[in-house]
Amino acid sequence: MYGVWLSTVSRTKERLSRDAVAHAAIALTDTEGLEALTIRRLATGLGVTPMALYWHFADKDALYDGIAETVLAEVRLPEGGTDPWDVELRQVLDALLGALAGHPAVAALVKGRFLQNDPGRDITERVLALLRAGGFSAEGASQLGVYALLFMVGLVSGVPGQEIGATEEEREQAVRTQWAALQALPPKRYPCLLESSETLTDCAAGDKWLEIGMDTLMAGIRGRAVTSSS
Amino acid sequence: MYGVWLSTVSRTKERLSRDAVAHAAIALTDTEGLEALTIRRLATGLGVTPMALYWHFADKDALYDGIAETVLAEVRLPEGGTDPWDVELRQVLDALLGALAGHPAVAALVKGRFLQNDPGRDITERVLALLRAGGFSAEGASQLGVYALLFMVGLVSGVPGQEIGATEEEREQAVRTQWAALQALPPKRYPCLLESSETLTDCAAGDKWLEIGMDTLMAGIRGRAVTSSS
DNA sequence: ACCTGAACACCGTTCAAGT
DNA sequence: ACCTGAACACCGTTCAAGT
Repeated sequence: MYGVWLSTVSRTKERLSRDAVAHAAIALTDTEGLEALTIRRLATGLGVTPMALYWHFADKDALYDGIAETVLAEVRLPEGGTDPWDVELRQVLDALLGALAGHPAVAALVKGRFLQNDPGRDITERVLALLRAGGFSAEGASQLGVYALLFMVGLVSGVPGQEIGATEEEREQAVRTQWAALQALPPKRYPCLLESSETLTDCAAGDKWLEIGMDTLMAGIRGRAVTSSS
Repeated sequence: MYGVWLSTVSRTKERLSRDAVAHAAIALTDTEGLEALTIRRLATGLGVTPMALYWHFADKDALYDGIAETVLAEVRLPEGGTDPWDVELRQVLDALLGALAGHPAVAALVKGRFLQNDPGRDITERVLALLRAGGFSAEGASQLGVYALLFMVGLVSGVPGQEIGATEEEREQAVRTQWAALQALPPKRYPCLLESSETLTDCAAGDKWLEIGMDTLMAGIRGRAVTSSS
């Protein structure tokens, strides 16, 4: 009996690993926001001393690196090679957007780290290759590619009612407060803000925001492409 | 003599004001980065006790609000009323981009605060009105408008070689390191990354990045507009 | 009205030490 | 190899007090 309990306990918290820490950090950030991601809170949640984490990550920035890599590793890149470049590019960006949308609060960490880890480099390479196939120069492709990746991050982390609250309740309350504040504005000065107050404070259909943003980006990219048919 | 020195000192640090604190905070962030913006360091720089700042700002988030408002207040909106909607929209976004580009590290703070202060609301209202004039629905205009504002922030804060370093030396060193890391990648797997390694790590022509990003955004917006001529 | 001083809870991180 | 314990410097913030 005693032995059973012991082994149960020891199985519960077997051992720490880089990956386990990164996943726990993502879970913590998902539920409580980025400012709740603290070495000490993370360690407590893992049933371990704060200093234990320093064995797996040199410092907090290295933990951020690990988080970004873990999230980007979730992106399932499509096979490719059959569809036209712009269709395939959209598939790639959709895959990225899907992974980021699962962890909105983490997206900010991904921002500057696309070239810092293998999954990020794979995604970037793929985007660049597709833009090159679309007729862009090396420089043009890398600029447009970086814009596209940045825009994906901005979409999930910047959409109205996203960045605000920890819990769902807090978020909804913040949205209501924000909406009420807009309603109280002088209508002569802010006719458009008032007219769009719902859309601006919350996105009832969150997916729609992402989709329309994606459409706009793709329209911009296609608009800049040197198409042989024009 | 003694009196002169005293009066000089007392004139140097006359009194604190909300505005003075906000401007000092922006200056500190500009020169040393956002993570250097600390209540205590800010107070020390102002020759004052940390707690003195709490008279002018309820907490650090209120200071962030003040910073965002101050930066957005720098935006000089064009007169308007003469040019077509898309030309004028570009002027407005250019003015915003210009103000943000002056304080890249601060841009992140502006992100979720466009509706939290008067200058931000004025800019947003203007953008929405122009999109409405371009034929977009209330919902479509607010979505596109938010994307546009988000994209401006993303541009100045996400451009390669921007987010890295405090001092200029550190930044250049980080760019070199990053470039070397790309060079060391396997060329078979990452042909496009290698080909574009300079563009991806630094932007020799920083303004060009911003300009091309703006062009792409405008192309996307025009592409989604319901033009009567098509 | 505006600022100080002391105190509290929390943070990231180092370093020596345990197993 | 992996983790603990004690310690350090720094952080945001409260509260009572000064002028």
